[in-house]
Amino acid sequence: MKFSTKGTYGLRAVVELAARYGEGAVSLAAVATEQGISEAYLEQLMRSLKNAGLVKTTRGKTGGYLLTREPQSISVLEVLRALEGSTDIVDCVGSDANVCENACTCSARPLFLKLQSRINAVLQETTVGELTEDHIEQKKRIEHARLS
Amino acid sequence: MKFSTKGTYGLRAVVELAARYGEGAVSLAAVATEQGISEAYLEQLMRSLKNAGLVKTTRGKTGGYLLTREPQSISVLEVLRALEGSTDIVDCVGSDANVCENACTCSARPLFLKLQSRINAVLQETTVGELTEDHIEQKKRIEHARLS
DNA sequence: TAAAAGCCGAGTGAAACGGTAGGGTTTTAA
DNA sequence: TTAAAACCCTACCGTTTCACTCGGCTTTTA
Repeated sequence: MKFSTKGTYGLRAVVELAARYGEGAVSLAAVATEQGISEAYLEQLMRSLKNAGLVKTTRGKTGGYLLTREPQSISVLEVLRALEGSTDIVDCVGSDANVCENACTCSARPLFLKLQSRINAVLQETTVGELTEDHIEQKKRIEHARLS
Repeated sequence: MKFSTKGTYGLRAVVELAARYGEGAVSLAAVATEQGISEAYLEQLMRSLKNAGLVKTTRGKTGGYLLTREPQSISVLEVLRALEGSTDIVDCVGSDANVCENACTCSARPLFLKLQSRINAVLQETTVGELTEDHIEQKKRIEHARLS
Protein backbone atom coordinates (compact mmCIF):
# COMPACT_ATOMS: atom_id res chain seq x y z
CA MET A 1 0.00 0.00 0.00
CA LYS A 2 2.80 2.40 -0.83
CA PHE A 3 2.97 5.05 -3.47
CA SER A 4 6.05 4.73 -5.64
CA THR A 5 8.39 7.65 -6.20
CA LYS A 6 7.22 7.66 -9.80
CA GLY A 7 3.92 9.05 -8.64
CA THR A 8 5.39 11.60 -6.28
CA TYR A 9 8.17 12.83 -8.55
CA GLY A 10 5.96 12.88 -11.60
CA LEU A 11 3.20 14.76 -9.85
CA ARG A 12 5.66 17.33 -8.56
CA ALA A 13 7.06 17.74 -12.06
CA VAL A 14 3.57 18.34 -13.44
CA VAL A 15 2.94 20.98 -10.78
CA GLU A 16 6.21 22.58 -11.81
CA LEU A 17 5.00 22.77 -15.40
CA ALA A 18 1.63 24.05 -14.22
CA ALA A 19 3.29 26.86 -12.29
CA ARG A 20 4.80 28.06 -15.58
CA TYR A 21 1.79 27.32 -17.74
CA GLY A 22 1.61 29.80 -20.62
CA GLU A 23 5.27 30.78 -20.38
CA GLY A 24 6.53 28.40 -23.05
CA ALA A 25 8.45 25.15 -22.82
CA VAL A 26 10.34 24.21 -19.66
CA SER A 27 13.49 22.16 -20.09
CA LEU A 28 13.99 18.85 -18.38
CA ALA A 29 17.10 20.18 -16.70
CA ALA A 30 15.16 23.05 -15.16
CA VAL A 31 12.52 20.79 -13.67
CA ALA A 32 15.07 18.23 -12.49
CA THR A 33 17.14 20.89 -10.76
CA GLU A 34 14.13 22.51 -9.13
CA GLN A 35 12.86 19.20 -7.82
CA GLY A 36 16.21 17.61 -7.01
CA ILE A 37 15.64 14.60 -9.25
CA SER A 38 18.11 13.07 -11.71
CA GLU A 39 17.50 14.15 -15.28
CA ALA A 40 17.71 10.63 -16.66
CA TYR A 41 15.07 9.34 -14.30
CA LEU A 42 12.76 12.30 -14.72
CA GLU A 43 12.94 11.87 -18.45
CA GLN A 44 11.35 8.44 -18.15
CA LEU A 45 8.52 9.86 -16.12
CA MET A 46 8.01 12.66 -18.62
CA ARG A 47 7.78 10.08 -21.36
CA SER A 48 4.93 8.36 -19.53
CA LEU A 49 3.17 11.67 -19.18
CA LYS A 50 3.70 12.40 -22.85
CA ASN A 51 2.38 9.01 -23.92
CA ALA A 52 -0.71 9.68 -21.87
CA GLY A 53 -1.22 12.95 -23.70
CA LEU A 54 -0.87 15.14 -20.62
CA VAL A 55 2.36 16.73 -21.77
CA LYS A 56 3.77 17.76 -25.13
CA THR A 57 7.29 18.68 -26.15
CA THR A 58 9.26 20.93 -28.42
CA ARG A 59 12.73 19.89 -29.48
CA GLY A 60 15.89 21.76 -30.26
CA LYS A 61 17.90 24.28 -28.38
CA THR A 62 15.03 26.11 -26.72
CA GLY A 63 12.92 23.00 -26.37
CA GLY A 64 11.22 21.54 -23.36
CA TYR A 65 7.97 20.27 -21.91
CA LEU A 66 4.51 21.84 -21.70
CA LEU A 67 1.14 20.81 -20.37
CA THR A 68 -1.38 20.12 -23.14
CA ARG A 69 -4.31 21.45 -21.11
CA GLU A 70 -5.09 23.96 -18.42
CA PRO A 71 -3.91 22.86 -14.97
CA GLN A 72 -7.45 23.23 -13.58
CA SER A 73 -8.73 20.66 -16.07
CA ILE A 74 -6.18 17.97 -15.20
CA SER A 75 -7.13 15.66 -12.35
CA VAL A 76 -4.54 14.07 -10.16
CA LEU A 77 -6.09 10.73 -11.08
CA GLU A 78 -5.07 11.21 -14.70
CA VAL A 79 -1.52 12.05 -13.73
CA LEU A 80 -1.11 9.10 -11.39
CA ARG A 81 -2.66 6.70 -13.85
CA ALA A 82 -0.21 7.86 -16.50
CA LEU A 83 2.72 7.35 -14.15
CA GLU A 84 1.79 4.22 -12.24
CA GLY A 85 -0.34 2.48 -14.85
CA SER A 86 -3.30 2.05 -12.54
CA THR A 87 -4.46 3.37 -9.21
CA ASP A 88 -6.37 0.21 -8.33
CA ILE A 89 -5.44 -1.11 -4.92
CA VAL A 90 -6.23 -4.69 -6.00
CA ASP A 91 -6.98 -6.21 -9.38
CA CYS A 92 -10.47 -7.36 -8.50
CA VAL A 93 -11.84 -3.82 -8.34
CA GLY A 94 -12.23 -1.70 -11.45
CA SER A 95 -13.29 -2.59 -14.97
CA ASP A 96 -11.46 -5.88 -15.50
CA ALA A 97 -13.19 -7.26 -12.44
CA ASN A 98 -13.16 -10.98 -13.11
CA VAL A 99 -9.44 -11.53 -12.78
CA CYS A 100 -10.26 -13.26 -9.50
CA GLU A 101 -12.81 -16.00 -9.92
CA ASN A 102 -13.57 -16.04 -6.21
CA ALA A 103 -14.46 -12.36 -6.27
CA CYS A 104 -18.12 -12.92 -5.46
CA THR A 105 -17.33 -14.93 -2.33
CA CYS A 106 -14.27 -13.00 -1.14
CA SER A 107 -14.89 -11.57 2.29
CA ALA A 108 -12.41 -8.75 1.77
CA ARG A 109 -13.77 -7.49 -1.52
CA PRO A 110 -16.58 -5.28 -0.17
CA LEU A 111 -13.96 -3.39 1.82
CA PHE A 112 -11.72 -2.98 -1.19
CA LEU A 113 -14.57 -1.72 -3.33
CA LYS A 114 -15.50 0.90 -0.76
CA LEU A 115 -11.91 1.95 -0.24
CA GLN A 116 -11.26 2.21 -3.95
CA SER A 117 -14.27 4.43 -4.54
CA ARG A 118 -13.19 6.79 -1.77
CA ILE A 119 -9.67 6.97 -3.13
CA ASN A 120 -10.87 7.62 -6.67
CA ALA A 121 -13.14 10.36 -5.41
CA VAL A 122 -10.23 12.24 -3.85
CA LEU A 123 -7.98 11.73 -6.85
CA GLN A 124 -10.64 12.78 -9.30
CA GLU A 125 -11.79 15.89 -7.50
CA THR A 126 -8.28 17.18 -6.89
CA THR A 127 -6.77 19.03 -9.84
CA VAL A 128 -3.23 19.92 -10.72
CA GLY A 129 -4.36 23.54 -10.69
CA GLU A 130 -5.35 23.33 -7.03
CA LEU A 131 -2.09 21.73 -5.99
CA THR A 132 -0.22 24.41 -7.88
CA GLU A 133 -2.07 27.29 -6.25
CA ASP A 134 -1.56 25.80 -2.82
CA HIS A 135 2.10 25.30 -3.54
CA ILE A 136 2.62 28.87 -4.70
CA GLU A 137 0.80 30.16 -1.61
CA GLN A 138 2.98 28.00 0.60
CA LYS A 139 6.17 29.25 -1.01
CA LYS A 140 5.05 32.84 -0.50
CA ARG A 141 4.41 32.24 3.18
CA ILE A 142 7.84 30.74 3.66
CA GLU A 143 9.51 33.60 1.84
CA HIS A 144 7.59 36.08 3.94
CA ALA A 145 8.62 34.37 7.18
CA ARG A 146 12.25 34.30 6.08
CA LEU A 147 12.35 38.02 5.46
CA SER A 148 10.87 39.04 8.79
CA MET B 1 -0.39 1.67 -4.81
CA LYS B 2 -1.19 -2.03 -4.58
CA PHE B 3 -2.34 -4.08 -1.66
CA SER B 4 -0.13 -7.12 -1.08
CA THR B 5 -1.62 -10.58 -0.78
CA LYS B 6 -0.52 -10.53 2.83
CA GLY B 7 -3.26 -8.06 3.55
CA THR B 8 -5.92 -9.85 1.55
CA TYR B 9 -5.12 -13.38 2.71
CA GLY B 10 -4.64 -12.33 6.30
CA LEU B 11 -7.87 -10.38 6.38
CA ARG B 12 -9.77 -13.29 4.93
CA ALA B 13 -8.23 -15.60 7.51
CA VAL B 14 -9.32 -13.27 10.30
CA VAL B 15 -12.86 -13.25 8.93
CA GLU B 16 -12.72 -17.04 8.91
CA LEU B 17 -11.80 -17.03 12.59
CA ALA B 18 -14.48 -14.45 13.26
CA ALA B 19 -17.11 -16.65 11.65
CA ARG B 20 -16.27 -19.33 14.22
CA TYR B 21 -15.76 -17.00 17.13
CA GLY B 22 -16.74 -18.72 20.37
CA GLU B 23 -16.45 -22.22 18.94
CA GLY B 24 -12.92 -22.90 20.13
CA ALA B 25 -9.62 -23.01 18.29
CA VAL B 26 -9.49 -23.35 14.51
CA SER B 27 -6.55 -25.20 13.04
CA LEU B 28 -4.27 -23.64 10.46
CA ALA B 29 -5.06 -26.47 8.06
CA ALA B 30 -8.78 -25.74 8.30
CA VAL B 31 -8.34 -22.06 7.49
CA ALA B 32 -5.83 -22.75 4.73
CA THR B 33 -8.12 -25.26 3.05
CA GLU B 34 -11.16 -23.03 3.32
CA GLN B 35 -9.30 -20.08 1.82
CA GLY B 36 -7.20 -21.97 -0.69
CA ILE B 37 -3.90 -20.70 0.71
CA SER B 38 -0.79 -22.75 1.45
CA GLU B 39 -0.43 -23.66 5.10
CA ALA B 40 3.20 -22.61 5.29
CA TYR B 41 2.45 -19.14 3.97
CA LEU B 42 -0.63 -18.65 6.07
CA GLU B 43 1.35 -19.58 9.14
CA GLN B 44 3.59 -16.58 8.62
CA LEU B 45 0.62 -14.29 8.39
CA MET B 46 -0.86 -15.79 11.53
CA ARG B 47 2.42 -15.14 13.29
CA SER B 48 2.14 -11.46 12.44
CA LEU B 49 -1.40 -11.39 13.74
CA LYS B 50 -0.33 -13.14 16.92
CA ASN B 51 2.56 -10.74 17.49
CA ALA B 52 0.11 -7.88 17.14
CA GLY B 53 -2.09 -9.42 19.81
CA LEU B 54 -5.11 -9.93 17.57
CA VAL B 55 -4.91 -13.69 17.66
CA LYS B 56 -3.94 -16.24 20.29
CA THR B 57 -3.14 -19.91 19.99
CA THR B 58 -3.46 -23.21 21.75
CA ARG B 59 -1.00 -25.96 21.00
CA GLY B 60 -1.19 -29.72 20.91
CA LYS B 61 -3.43 -32.10 19.12
CA THR B 62 -6.61 -30.04 19.27
CA GLY B 63 -4.82 -26.72 19.03
CA GLY B 64 -5.39 -23.83 16.68
CA TYR B 65 -6.00 -20.12 16.41
CA LEU B 66 -8.57 -17.84 18.05
CA LEU B 67 -9.35 -14.15 18.00
CA THR B 68 -8.47 -12.43 21.26
CA ARG B 69 -11.40 -10.01 21.06
CA GLU B 70 -14.89 -9.80 19.69
CA PRO B 71 -15.00 -9.37 15.89
CA GLN B 72 -17.05 -6.18 16.23
CA SER B 73 -14.27 -4.58 18.26
CA ILE B 74 -11.50 -5.27 15.75
CA SER B 75 -11.03 -2.67 13.04
CA VAL B 76 -9.70 -3.57 9.64
CA LEU B 77 -7.01 -0.96 10.22
CA GLU B 78 -5.59 -3.00 13.08
CA VAL B 79 -5.53 -6.15 11.01
CA LEU B 80 -3.84 -4.55 8.02
CA ARG B 81 -1.30 -2.77 10.17
CA ALA B 82 -0.40 -6.09 11.78
CA LEU B 83 0.03 -7.72 8.40
CA GLU B 84 1.61 -5.00 6.29
CA GLY B 85 3.46 -3.08 8.97
CA SER B 86 1.90 0.24 8.05
CA THR B 87 -0.97 1.51 5.97
CA ASP B 88 0.74 4.81 5.15
CA ILE B 89 0.77 5.50 1.43
CA VAL B 90 3.97 7.53 1.75
CA ASP B 91 6.43 7.96 4.62
CA CYS B 92 5.88 11.70 4.98
CA VAL B 93 2.36 11.26 6.35
CA GLY B 94 1.72 9.82 9.76
CA SER B 95 3.57 10.21 13.02
CA ASP B 96 7.19 10.00 11.86
CA ALA B 97 6.54 12.91 9.55
CA ASN B 98 9.98 14.42 9.16
CA VAL B 99 11.53 11.58 7.19
CA CYS B 100 11.38 13.95 4.22
CA GLU B 101 13.06 17.25 4.91
CA ASN B 102 11.26 18.90 2.01
CA ALA B 103 7.88 17.96 3.41
CA CYS B 104 6.80 21.53 4.03
CA THR B 105 7.49 22.61 0.45
CA CYS B 106 6.39 19.43 -1.33
CA SER B 107 3.55 20.20 -3.71
CA ALA B 108 2.19 16.65 -3.54
CA ARG B 109 2.03 16.37 0.22
CA PRO B 110 -1.33 18.10 0.77
CA LEU B 111 -2.89 15.54 -1.54
CA PHE B 112 -1.26 12.65 0.26
CA LEU B 113 -2.41 13.94 3.65
CA LYS B 114 -5.98 14.20 2.47
CA LEU B 115 -5.91 10.82 0.81
CA GLN B 116 -4.38 9.18 3.85
CA SER B 117 -7.01 10.55 6.18
CA ARG B 118 -9.82 9.31 3.94
CA ILE B 119 -8.25 5.87 3.74
CA ASN B 120 -7.73 5.67 7.48
CA ALA B 121 -11.35 6.68 8.04
CA VAL B 122 -12.62 3.76 5.99
CA LEU B 123 -10.21 1.28 7.53
CA GLN B 124 -10.98 2.43 11.04
CA GLU B 125 -14.74 2.46 10.75
CA THR B 126 -14.94 -0.96 9.13
CA THR B 127 -14.80 -3.85 11.58
CA VAL B 128 -14.03 -7.51 11.14
CA GLY B 129 -17.48 -8.18 12.52
CA GLU B 130 -19.13 -6.29 9.67
CA LEU B 131 -17.13 -8.06 7.00
CA THR B 132 -18.01 -11.38 8.60
CA GLU B 133 -21.73 -10.70 8.69
CA ASP B 134 -21.72 -9.54 5.08
CA HIS B 135 -19.78 -12.61 4.08
CA ILE B 136 -22.17 -15.00 5.81
CA GLU B 137 -25.10 -13.24 4.19
CA GLN B 138 -23.47 -13.54 0.80
CA LYS B 139 -22.81 -17.23 1.23
CA LYS B 140 -26.45 -17.80 2.18
CA ARG B 141 -27.62 -15.98 -0.93
CA ILE B 142 -25.42 -18.09 -3.17
CA GLU B 143 -26.54 -21.30 -1.53
CA HIS B 144 -30.16 -20.26 -1.93
CA ALA B 145 -29.67 -19.48 -5.61
CA ARG B 146 -27.95 -22.80 -6.18
CA LEU B 147 -30.82 -24.78 -4.72
CA SER B 148 -33.53 -23.08 -6.73
C1' DT C 1 3.85 -42.43 23.23
C1' DA C 2 2.82 -41.30 18.74
C1' DA C 3 0.38 -38.23 16.10
C1' DA C 4 -1.24 -33.74 15.46
C1' DA C 5 -0.94 -29.32 16.14
C1' DG C 6 1.71 -24.77 16.50
C1' DC C 7 6.69 -22.39 16.53
C1' DC C 8 10.58 -20.63 14.15
C1' DG C 9 14.47 -19.28 11.11
C1' DA C 10 16.35 -19.50 6.78
C1' DG C 11 16.27 -19.67 1.84
C1' DT C 12 14.64 -18.70 -2.96
C1' DG C 13 12.93 -17.39 -7.68
C1' DA C 14 10.65 -13.69 -9.84
C1' DA C 15 9.27 -9.16 -10.22
C1' DA C 16 9.32 -4.29 -9.27
C1' DC C 17 11.78 -0.21 -7.76
C1' DG C 18 14.81 3.34 -8.52
C1' DG C 19 17.71 4.56 -10.95
C1' DT C 20 22.18 4.87 -14.69
C1' DA C 21 24.53 4.74 -19.31
C1' DG C 22 25.05 5.69 -23.77
C1' DG C 23 23.68 6.13 -27.83
C1' DG C 24 20.54 8.46 -31.13
C1' DT C 25 17.74 12.69 -33.66
C1' DT C 26 15.96 17.40 -33.96
C1' DT C 27 16.27 22.25 -33.69
C1' DT C 28 18.14 26.72 -33.00
C1' DA C 29 21.40 30.39 -32.10
C1' DA C 30 25.68 32.10 -33.21
C1' DT D 1 26.75 26.16 -41.55
C1' DT D 2 27.69 24.06 -37.53
C1' DA D 3 28.05 23.23 -32.73
C1' DA D 4 25.54 22.92 -28.80
C1' DA D 5 21.44 22.19 -26.40
C1' DA D 6 17.55 19.96 -26.06
C1' DC D 7 14.47 15.74 -26.38
C1' DC D 8 14.21 10.43 -27.80
C1' DC D 9 15.00 5.63 -26.91
C1' DT D 10 16.77 1.10 -25.38
C1' DA D 11 19.15 -1.43 -22.42
C1' DC D 12 21.06 -2.62 -18.20
C1' DC D 13 21.75 -3.16 -13.12
C1' DG D 14 21.93 -3.39 -8.04
C1' DT D 15 18.63 -3.67 -4.31
C1' DT D 16 14.46 -4.65 -2.19
C1' DT D 17 10.06 -6.69 -1.78
C1' DC D 18 6.84 -10.37 -2.78
C1' DA D 19 5.06 -14.69 -2.30
C1' DC D 20 6.15 -18.38 -1.13
C1' DT D 21 8.78 -23.03 0.47
C1' DC D 22 11.54 -26.08 3.57
C1' DG D 23 13.02 -28.38 7.44
C1' DG D 24 13.41 -28.96 11.99
C1' DC D 25 11.72 -27.97 16.65
C1' DT D 26 8.40 -27.97 20.83
C1' DT D 27 3.95 -28.69 22.97
C1' DT D 28 -0.16 -31.21 23.94
C1' DT D 29 -3.63 -34.68 23.92
C1' DA D 30 -6.07 -38.96 22.57
